Amino acid sequence: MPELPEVETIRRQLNSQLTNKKITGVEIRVPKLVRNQRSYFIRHCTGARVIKVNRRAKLVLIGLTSGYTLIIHLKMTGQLVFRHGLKTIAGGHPIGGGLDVLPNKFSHVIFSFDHAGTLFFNDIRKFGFLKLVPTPSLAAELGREGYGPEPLDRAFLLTKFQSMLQRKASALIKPLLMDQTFIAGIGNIYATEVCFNARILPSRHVKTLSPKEIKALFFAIKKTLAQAIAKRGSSVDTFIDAYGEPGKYVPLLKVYGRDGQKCRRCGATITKVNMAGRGTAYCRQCQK
DNA sequence: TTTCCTGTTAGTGT
DNA sequence: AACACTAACAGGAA
Repeated sequence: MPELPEVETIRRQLNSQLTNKKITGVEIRVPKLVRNQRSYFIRHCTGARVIKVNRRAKLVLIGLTSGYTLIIHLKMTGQLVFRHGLKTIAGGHPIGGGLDVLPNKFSHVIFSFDHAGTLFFNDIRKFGFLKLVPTPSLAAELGREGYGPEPLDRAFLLTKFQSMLQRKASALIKPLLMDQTFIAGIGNIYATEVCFNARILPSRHVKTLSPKEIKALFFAIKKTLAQAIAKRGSSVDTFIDAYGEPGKYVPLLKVYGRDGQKCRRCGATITKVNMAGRGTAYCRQCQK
């Protein structure tokens, strides 16, 4: 599911809603999604207040006054929905068919806040997870994943990207963009779109990219992700933001999910192939 | 009905 | 080491 723009959208909205609120109860309906012992998880969440909601790669990080940080990964279909009274503030993968009622059969973990709302972790496919770690261990915990740089970090510069690519000469550019140890937060939708926006075929080997093309890729990464965040992400099939609304980036998608349709730029028919096990769309006219 | 596809990423095997 | 493939799970589309 959610890639960097969607997770960042959820982070911002949850941060504004949850900060300083106190967790008064935790209900774990599907224990396997919580990567801690139930008693440990409940003990260190209950009574704690939210300090801040952060993000690294596609992870939501909720810092608590108990000295612990709650790590949440939504994977393909996870959703974080916050409801306070009649106002719903959600994020993740929307569910139709009357399942907008909360909790529903996909609500696997539920946090109650002191007279201040309820946070639901919903996940149709149960791929996502929650894990509570002592905040001093957070850096080490994230370090184990070996994440690459945050693409929107000011410290992520063209020179850095160039040197990173030098070490991956034989890789294919599109799967490489999705490699979380290379660069963090880009998934199938945005890797596909970045290639289009840079006018580069997703199947190009890194070693064949000219300096000009590398520059185009670099700026396509920055621009594509920033615009998607500005639109509060993409709702392909299902994503909804922290206010229960679909993201507004879908109309800006150039090739993802548009195979067989006409290229918005040149009118050619969009092609779709399988690369490294993932659907990959491109315009053979615009991308070289 | 059956088969294939899906926004992710561990884990296994070559 | 790099790459291919599968599994985890559920639902929608064809």
